[in-house]
Amino acid sequence: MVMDKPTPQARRLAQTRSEIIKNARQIIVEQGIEGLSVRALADRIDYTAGALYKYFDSKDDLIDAVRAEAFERLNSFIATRIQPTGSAADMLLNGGLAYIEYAGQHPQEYHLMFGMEPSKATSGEQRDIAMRSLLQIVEFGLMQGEFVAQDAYDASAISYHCWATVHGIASLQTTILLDERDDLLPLSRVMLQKVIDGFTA
Amino acid sequence: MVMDKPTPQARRLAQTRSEIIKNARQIIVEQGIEGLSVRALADRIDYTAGALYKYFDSKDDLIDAVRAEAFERLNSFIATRIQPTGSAADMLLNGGLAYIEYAGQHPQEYHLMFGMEPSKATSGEQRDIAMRSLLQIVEFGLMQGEFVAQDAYDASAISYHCWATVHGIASLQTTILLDERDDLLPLSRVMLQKVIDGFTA
DNA sequence: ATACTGCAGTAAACGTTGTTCACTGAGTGT
DNA sequence: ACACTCAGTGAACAACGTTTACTGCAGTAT
Repeated sequence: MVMDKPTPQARRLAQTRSEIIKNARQIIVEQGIEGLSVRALADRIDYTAGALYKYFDSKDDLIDAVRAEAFERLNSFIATRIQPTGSAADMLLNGGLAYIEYAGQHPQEYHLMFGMEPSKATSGEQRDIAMRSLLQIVEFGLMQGEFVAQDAYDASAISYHCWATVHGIASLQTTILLDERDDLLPLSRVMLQKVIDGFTA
Repeated sequence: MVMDKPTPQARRLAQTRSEIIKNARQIIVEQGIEGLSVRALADRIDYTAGALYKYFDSKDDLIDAVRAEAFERLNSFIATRIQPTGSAADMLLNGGLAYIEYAGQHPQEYHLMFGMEPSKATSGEQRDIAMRSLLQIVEFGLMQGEFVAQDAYDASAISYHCWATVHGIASLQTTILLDERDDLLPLSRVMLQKVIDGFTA
């Protein structure tokens, strides 16, 4: 990975690019993905619609950039809630709850990340990062005997189970469900804890 | 619920309406939701675009009708896989697996049902039906002592847990995940069984 | 200083989209 | 024979994503 120092013009380009992404995200947060049109976005930052095509190949390309940034935010938010000093079970529990909490507070971005199939692979990269770090925690827990695996229920299966549970809760939560139980986090904690207990020694 | 006999013209209207819905679904299955345009749909059944607005208020309205039909299909498919003779645990397991299998075989329809927020409430009705029958099974299991509840982990919480798990698995499955484990159903069975064990006496 | 070059941004146009509306023409009841 | 209803048409509308020819300024070389 060569780190050639960026020329001033390259910096400007990156600067406007991220300015565009930032405003695209704000539109999505405020009005949902359907409120994002190339012209509306251009107007907001005093550009012409065509100008944005100097920075992105297509609208899908732009959206994928927003999605990738959203994944970064989600990942780093989860990272702040996991302290590596604790047990693997604690890390899974707190990480999962952070995921659920973030999804609840940013429904539009969550929908952007998981509600539609990504067109390009840029954002899938960030998703794989999250999956890998989850897998690492599980393998860590297995290695020091905190968790126990059996036959087909190995490390990747356990990770998959955690991922699916957390994702399912987060997804249902944004789709509105369960008669008016105002705060779902306590219940989510119980559910997650039960899943973790299922593979704890 | 009054059942007034439909006039011939009312039957014709209902007939074309369902013909439109059927072709809309086929387009979605073949090309995804983005391939569905009012004109393309009209062409396919030898109509003009404007004519469809005699049957649906808007494209969203049409899509919601397709979604409602998809929910019906999903619900009745699950119903065929649940025999009321078995234990509550069996019903949950088989029903959940049916859900996952259906989602895997009909990714576009699944995405239609759960990947985007429904605009109208027509389809939400069908979703509530599924939720209620799930709740009934859980309450049945609790009533005859097969399952056991505790503090905040009551019938609706247990249902929610099952729903979230199954939905999470189905959702991840369509988004492609987990290094090439070709058949996810066996693993799904293990995961679901573990969840059910978590509240079985 | 001058001329050249590259590039950020514009304006206008293209084809397609969802939607509306004045119209037509065939069928029905009187 | 007449009027009425109503499914379906076709043209138009605004908004959309995208492309293209053009403009004018920044930086560079002479």
